[in-house]
Amino acid sequence: MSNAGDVTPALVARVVPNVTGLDKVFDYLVPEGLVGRVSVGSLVRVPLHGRRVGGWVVSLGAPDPALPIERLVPIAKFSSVGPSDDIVDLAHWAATRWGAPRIRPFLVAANPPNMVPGLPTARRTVPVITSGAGAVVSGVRRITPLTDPLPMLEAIARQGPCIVVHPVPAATRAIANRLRRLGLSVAMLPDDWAQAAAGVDVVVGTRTAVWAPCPDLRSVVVLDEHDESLQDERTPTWHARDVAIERARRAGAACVLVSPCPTATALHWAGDRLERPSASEAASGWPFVEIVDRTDEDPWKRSLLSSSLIAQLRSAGTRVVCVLNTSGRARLIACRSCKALQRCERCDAAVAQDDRGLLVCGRCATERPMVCQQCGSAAMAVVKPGVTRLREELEAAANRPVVSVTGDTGDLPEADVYVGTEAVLHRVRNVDVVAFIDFDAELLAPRYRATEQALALIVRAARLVGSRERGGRILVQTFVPDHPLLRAVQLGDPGRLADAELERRSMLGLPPFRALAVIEGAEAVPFATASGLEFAPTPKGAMVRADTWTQLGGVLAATPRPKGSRLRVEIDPPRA
DNA sequence: CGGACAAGCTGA
DNA sequence: CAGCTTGTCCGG
Repeated sequence: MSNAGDVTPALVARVVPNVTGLDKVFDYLVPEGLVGRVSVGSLVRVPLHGRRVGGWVVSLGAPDPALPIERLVPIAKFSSVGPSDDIVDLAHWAATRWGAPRIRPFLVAANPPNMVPGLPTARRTVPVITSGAGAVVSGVRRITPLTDPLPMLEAIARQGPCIVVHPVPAATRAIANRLRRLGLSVAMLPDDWAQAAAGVDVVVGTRTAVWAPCPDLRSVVVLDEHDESLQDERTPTWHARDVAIERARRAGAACVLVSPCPTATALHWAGDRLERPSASEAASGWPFVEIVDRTDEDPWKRSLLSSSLIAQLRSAGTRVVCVLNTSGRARLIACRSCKALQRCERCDAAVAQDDRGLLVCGRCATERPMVCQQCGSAAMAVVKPGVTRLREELEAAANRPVVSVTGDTGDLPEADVYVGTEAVLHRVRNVDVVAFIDFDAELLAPRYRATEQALALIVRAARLVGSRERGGRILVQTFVPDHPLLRAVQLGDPGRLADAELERRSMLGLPPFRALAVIEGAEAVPFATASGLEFAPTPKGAMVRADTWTQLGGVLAATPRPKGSRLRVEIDPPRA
């Protein structure tokens, strides 16, 4: 019991419990023993509804007058050092930006992988530069697909503590090892979280590393900024590039976005702070790109195998990867005798043929044997073939074994010719030729970022085959040989596309000029109507639009959700 | 999320 | 009406 004279005002912590589905903040008393130890971001255990749960302290202060202090219970335990207060603020910003009702998913991204009772000592080799001289400049650095980013990373790291984000885990390990060999101290996320929080020269990791602790942060570098795995595919669909830009801005640090094909979003952000490769770098940084014009083909016996492709397939010792983004045997089938396109008997959608030869509906998964519904004939023509069927054709044409690869293929048998969906580009190494069998399916896909995504595929292929001096070759089969993208990659200059793409996005009111979201679920249309935003119904719900991300996120968060509704709000959806 | 409690269904 | 399922509410 304390005397009247030495009463210290009660300190109250607002805590976000780390419990999925519990989107609320709760107030707790900070016991005297923990005052000074518990800070914003700390991980604590708190009693809640008869159990103990973990959570983050998101603010500290005086008691809420609306909540009588007698009803508060104390924090049970300090568990771990957590994200710093600036990261908690950043999480609040992200929750609005991506229309999330709470900050929990962002705190999860910022969390240490296991409990950190206290921090180790800092391991810095580079002095923290406080003056502006020699500072890293924010902007986009366009490099070639074959440029080694390491010298750039080292130069940036020599200017003060930095975070390096790369979308691919294996690449982050390689970068960390190489920077260590240069004498820099490196923390690899998520494992070295505590060391990162204590202080190192470089923090390296995949997209979650953009939430990593990094005292005295001077720059944030995002490598392969075009890569879609920088965006979380689950809601909230936050993107590491956008978090990097905002985090650097708040910290007064530089943000450097690096890519052979920077997105329109990155280029719009950078404005004239864009560095390009020199002409000589560009020349040696791209493979030879051969465009095969399919418009000359006889439309009645259209084959996917052009004579150029067959020449590559028959060239002994040449390792060839063929890409066709259609899995199974065939996407479209027609009856040979009555010409009827085969449809699902239940829902009428066009049916595909799977690897077993059965006709399967992509919409309702109904299966049936390969017999025409109109005339009963079993003779079918493949209108749009898939990887399984193409493999057989390639093998016949190549006269050597061809291995097919899709996303779920296990260990790959050794071969000189592979065929697969774009997943094959991540599975095979030491390739001489990548052939895009039906590149128009990517280039002309009904998604607003189709051009960007198609260019990213070319970049991926370029890295597999290497430079033209080394014999690297990309073969692109297309009906639109004059498409600006194809001209640009032939010249090794994707910059030629940028102005036109930005102009198109601006005209059509698409990101980065306006803000988009898709809303899915039964309640999507009433919700979109209630939001008051501009919207259009879609097969799965609605697409809404606003002038800025802040406005869009703010309105979506403020619009009451019909209770019990399973609404899925995707801000800046990757597949729109 | 997970517990508490209320309202609804079933069988005797 | 006990015994069970299903739904709604709420936590500091």
